[in-house]
Order: sequence, then structure tokens, then C-alpha cells
Amino acid sequence: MPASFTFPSPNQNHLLGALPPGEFEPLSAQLELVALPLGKMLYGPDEQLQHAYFPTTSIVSLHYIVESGASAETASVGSEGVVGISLFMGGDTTSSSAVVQTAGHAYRLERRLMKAAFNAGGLLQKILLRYTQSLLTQMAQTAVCNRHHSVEQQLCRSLLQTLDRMPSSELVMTQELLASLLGVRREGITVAAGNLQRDGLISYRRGHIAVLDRAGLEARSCECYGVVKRECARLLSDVLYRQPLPSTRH
Amino acid sequence: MPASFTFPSPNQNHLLGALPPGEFEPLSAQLELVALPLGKMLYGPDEQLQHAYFPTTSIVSLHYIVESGASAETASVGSEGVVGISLFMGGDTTSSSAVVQTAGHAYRLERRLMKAAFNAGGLLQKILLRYTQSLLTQMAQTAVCNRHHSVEQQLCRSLLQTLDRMPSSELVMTQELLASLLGVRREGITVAAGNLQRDGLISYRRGHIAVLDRAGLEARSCECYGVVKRECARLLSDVLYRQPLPSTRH
DNA sequence: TGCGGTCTGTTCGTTGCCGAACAGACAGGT
DNA sequence: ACCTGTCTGTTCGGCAACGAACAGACCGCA
Repeated sequence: MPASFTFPSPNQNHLLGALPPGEFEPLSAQLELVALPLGKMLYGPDEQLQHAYFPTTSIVSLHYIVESGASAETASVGSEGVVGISLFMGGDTTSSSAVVQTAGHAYRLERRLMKAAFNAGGLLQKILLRYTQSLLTQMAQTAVCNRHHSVEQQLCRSLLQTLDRMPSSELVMTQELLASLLGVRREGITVAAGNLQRDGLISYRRGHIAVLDRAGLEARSCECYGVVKRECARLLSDVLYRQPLPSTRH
Repeated sequence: MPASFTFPSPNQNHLLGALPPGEFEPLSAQLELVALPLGKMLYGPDEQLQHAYFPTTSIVSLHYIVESGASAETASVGSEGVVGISLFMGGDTTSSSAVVQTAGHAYRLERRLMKAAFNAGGLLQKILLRYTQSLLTQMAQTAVCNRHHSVEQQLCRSLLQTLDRMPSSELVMTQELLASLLGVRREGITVAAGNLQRDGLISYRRGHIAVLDRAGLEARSCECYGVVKRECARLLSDVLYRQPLPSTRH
């Protein structure tokens, strides 16, 4: 990716923002801006998706619940992506579920309109395929990370990935939530977060985490954070049109 | 999926075999049958892919090597799929590598011809997108499996997945290879495989594993085996044309 | 028939995470 | 100001997998 590459302003969706005006205009009338509260399930396992969601300020976690009741995140989606891949890839359902991890907003597009927009070809189709490829990378890396990296490393990664999608350095998430995302015990997060706080990297109180030393977090994170971020940027940098959306939008 | 659904004969590639004659004919001249020896690396991390591979009798493992040197499989591809997704999804490279896990044959298609065939639309495009969706499921499930399931459960899953792609119940793989696929120590496989042999589910000698009790393996495997298999069948059952390829092909 | 390399079995101690249970601390509502 | 529910901190034992090192077994080849 070119050194000059930067992500678009964080209060819009990058995929939609990458469309040229001529392609965005017909779509804009079909998009509906919705608020996504923390914990809302956009779809569950094997459930017919009704909409695709293009997050702007929200973050959605794709995760899977095993028979024993434990769960694990397989990927997360923010303003750089879209939730509901299976609508255009085919199948209409997935075995995983999608849950709002950080409250915020998203544009949503009705099922059939999403399919039609994809099938129309154009830049949108190319962008969506590229994004799907980056999602593959993210899932593959999550698999590797779950196998080989410690809870503390994964916590750093998760915090950084969330931070990248937030306007401020203040994250709103409890240790309980972090534990369920990583698929570990809450106590494990308490210990790891305690270490990070002791060393001055973060500070937190009851569900609010402030990142004090971003570089420090990166140093203690596993390689997975960088791998996913670079790959995502590389895949999308040359298809992103990067014209800001009209400032009227939220 | 309909109860009557069965996979096509295992000595051909299911995706290619699903094409109607009119779509397969122009493609067939561009396909090249190649032998894939055990251990051959089809591509490495960030390496420009030169071909897409449609396995017939071979099995290819997609895996990632972490900085510490450890590795883990993120997905595997047999005759039900294709290696080289990124050629049509975009990006042309991935951060993972592809290594032959079971020797055999595959049809390969040169990079630009693969892109052209995909961009021509038609059933092939739809099939490839569906397959990509099933690959997403497989990777997500691998992530979850790595987090929550024991070595023995994962060993059972891995054996079953390999078995499904083999004509016989005789697998050719050392414990060392299985360990590197699952991303665990070889000793862990020795113990787990020892237990399975003691209980009469498998029997093995120096790199050859015979499955004696398939149902027993399924019972001791984690849910992931079934989830991936069902989802793969569901996604592909309604696009597979299922006309056998001419018997001249290998 | 013997040699050599590969594959498998087994031994230590160690460690990171789990499972359960409980105590304290903070925030927000009424 | 209180009370209640939620969030965080800490304890214990237990276990699965790790890391390293080595012994034995088997196969193929010379």
C-alpha cells in the first residue's frame, strides 16, 4: 500500500464512501440509517438475513457459540466493512451470529436490494469481493491466534482493533464482554488487563477503558494485529475511491 | 440439503464437474492436469499466485506460519473446492501458504485465464462465490475449534475430513504431519492417536492410518466436523449441476 | 544382512488457562 | 442517601498441553 494511504473519516462507511457519485446516488435512496445498541443481535445461526449492514460508528462482532455454551469471535466488522456477506456470496444464512460489540450507527440495505446492487457489477461488486477476501484473512488469522498466542497478546490485539474503529481512545467495554469475544474466562481478562494497567498502557474503570500507550500495546500484542491491518489496507487501498460522502449524512 | 444429495465421484473436481457442458467445454482446453507430491508448496505468503488449482485426488492445506515458527492450518481443500481464491476475489496474494497434505492430482488454470473465466459470469462465478462462502465457514469453525476443543477431538475431526476426500479408508500421514496441521506438539498426537487405537477406532503403522470405526470417530470428534460438512453441502448442493465429467479424465 | 534415517513411544517438570466460589467496589436509579 | 445490580479482584485446586530429551521400533536401501 502507498505510504500516503489513510482511512477515510471514521464517521462514515468506507466501502460506501469509496463509490463514485454516479454509483452511490441510486443506492443512497435505498440505504436506511439505523442505531445499533450494544448487544443487539443482527442475525443468529442459520437465520435468514433480512439486511446487510454497513457500519459507520458501530462495531459488529461475528461469533460462534459452541454446544457447550462457550463462544468465540471469528471476525469483527467496523466502518471498513459490511455485515451480511452471505447475501451476495450465496446461501443467505451462516452458522455464526452477528452481535453489536460497540454501539453506534450503520446503514442498512434490504436483502433483495443488496443482491441486486451486487449483481449490477460495477465498482461496488469489486469492493465487496475485496472486502470478503480481507475477511478471510481476518478469520484465518483468528484461527492461528487462538492456537498460538496468549490471552494478554490477544487482549492487546482486540483493544487495538477496536481502537482503530473508534474516534477517541476511550473504549466502552466490560471485561466480561472482552472475555466472551476472546472466548476465555473473565478472570483471565482481569489478570491481563491488570498487568497492562500496572504497566501504564491502559487505565480502566467499570466498563470504560482508556488507552494511554498505543505503541506499548502494539509491542505487547501478537503479530496478528499488524498482519490483518496491513492486509486489509492492501486489499482495499486500490479500489477505494475516497471521495467523502455528502456532509449531510450522519 | 435434500436427503438424496451425494457428492460426485471423488476422482474429479466437484466444482468443475458441476458446470454444464456448454460452459465446461471452452474451459477444458485451458485446464492442465498436474501431479501434486506430498509437501509441495503451491504458494507461500505474499507470493503472487500463478495458477488456481482444482484438486481431484489431492488435498491441499492452507496454513499460516507464525513468527515463532509454529504453524496452524486454517482450512483444507480437496476435490470439493479450489485453491487460489484470491485470484478472483482480488489481491492476487494472501498472507497464508498452500501446501499439499495428501499427494494426488489437480487441474490447474493459469492466473489470467482464471480471472477471465470468473469475470465471464455464468454458473462458474456463482459456484466459486458459493465455495468461497463455504471456505469462510471452514475458517471460522477452525478458529472456534482451536479455542475450545481438545487435541483428541481435533484429531478426530481432521481424520474425518481427510477421510471424506479419500477413496479408501487408508490415510497416508505421519503423526508429525498431523501435529503441524493442528498446530500442536507431535507428542500430543502420539497420545491421542494411541487412545484411538487402543479403543479400536483406528490402527496405524509408520505413516499409514487405517480408519476402523468411522462412526466412533464422529462420536469423539467435536461438533465442528458436522457443522462444516453440512454447511458445505448446503451451500453447494443447489448450484451443483452434477453431470459426470467425460470418463476420459483422470 | 546390516545400516541409517525416520517415525513412534515415554519420561520429566513446567505453565497457562480453566472451574468454581466469594468478597469488595463502584454507578445509577428512586 | 441508600440500595441493588453490575463489574472487578482474588482465592483455591486441577488439568491439558507445552518444552526438552531420549529410547526403541520399523522400513527401505545398500
